Amino acid sequence: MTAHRQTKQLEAIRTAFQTAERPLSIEELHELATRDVGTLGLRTVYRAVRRLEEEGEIARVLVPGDSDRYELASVASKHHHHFHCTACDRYFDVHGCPGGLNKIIPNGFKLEHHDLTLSGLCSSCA
Amino acid sequence: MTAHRQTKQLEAIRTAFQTAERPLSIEELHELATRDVGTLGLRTVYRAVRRLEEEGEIARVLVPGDSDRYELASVASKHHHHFHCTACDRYFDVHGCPGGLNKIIPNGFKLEHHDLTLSGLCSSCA
DNA sequence: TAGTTATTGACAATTTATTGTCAATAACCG
DNA sequence: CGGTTATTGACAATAAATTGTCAATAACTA
Repeated sequence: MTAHRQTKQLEAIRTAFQTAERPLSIEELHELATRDVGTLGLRTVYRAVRRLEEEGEIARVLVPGDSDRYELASVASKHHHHFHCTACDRYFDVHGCPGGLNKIIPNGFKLEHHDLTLSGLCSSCA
Repeated sequence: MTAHRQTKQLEAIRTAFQTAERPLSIEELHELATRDVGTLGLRTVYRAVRRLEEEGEIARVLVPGDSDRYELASVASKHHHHFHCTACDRYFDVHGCPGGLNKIIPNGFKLEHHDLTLSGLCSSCA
């Protein structure tokens, strides 16, 4: 059968998500997982991300003016937002959400979702 | 001297911003301004946008997972947010802003800016 | 109005991100 | 262990957005 093999490459990528605890770009994933594998090719990261996304293990995070990030689906499923550090260029999870958004939309509009991206300096860079 | 010539192409692009009253993509600009000029080339739109941006007449709007938009600097300078209609794919201005964002950021982080993108259906599509 | 030159637009070229290909490798199964 | 085949990674190829080029045009100036 077409089973899934347990490779050290995919393991390293999964580990990167687990330990980083923040949304990761393809490049970040490559860099982080390379610490475990060393020979990890960028092509493999692209394949793994696509697969993990299709299987619902990770979810794509869209951020303004920056390449897509990915985070664990278990994290993504809980409503939250993101903080972008303009110094180290990393994204962090922000749990908490300003409410009352229905009050600010124009008349006749139907609000369904919202994305909030905070930015500034993370604790390491501040 | 290197003055600026008043061309109908640039005029059409300026008019598009004035009448649309919402952030426009390069493609949208091309489409809207083409109604005035007809022969307007995409190359000209790229050039005009770059120049208007450099001269501070328009400002780039970064939106999550979508190509950049541009809006009049006079609009951009007033703090506001955007609404994305998932049906017609247009962006609209939202005046108003949820406050209290400092309360939700992690400890030690320094909040400087924030971007809020609401999404759903605009009044035309709802 | 005639001359100068900024602007335009067709087309080619570039850039960057992502995917296709395929031989070598390594994970899994009996 | 040995065979099967999913996976990997080097490399080429593609796709899409943006920019370079340059002859033709159109705005401006004297």
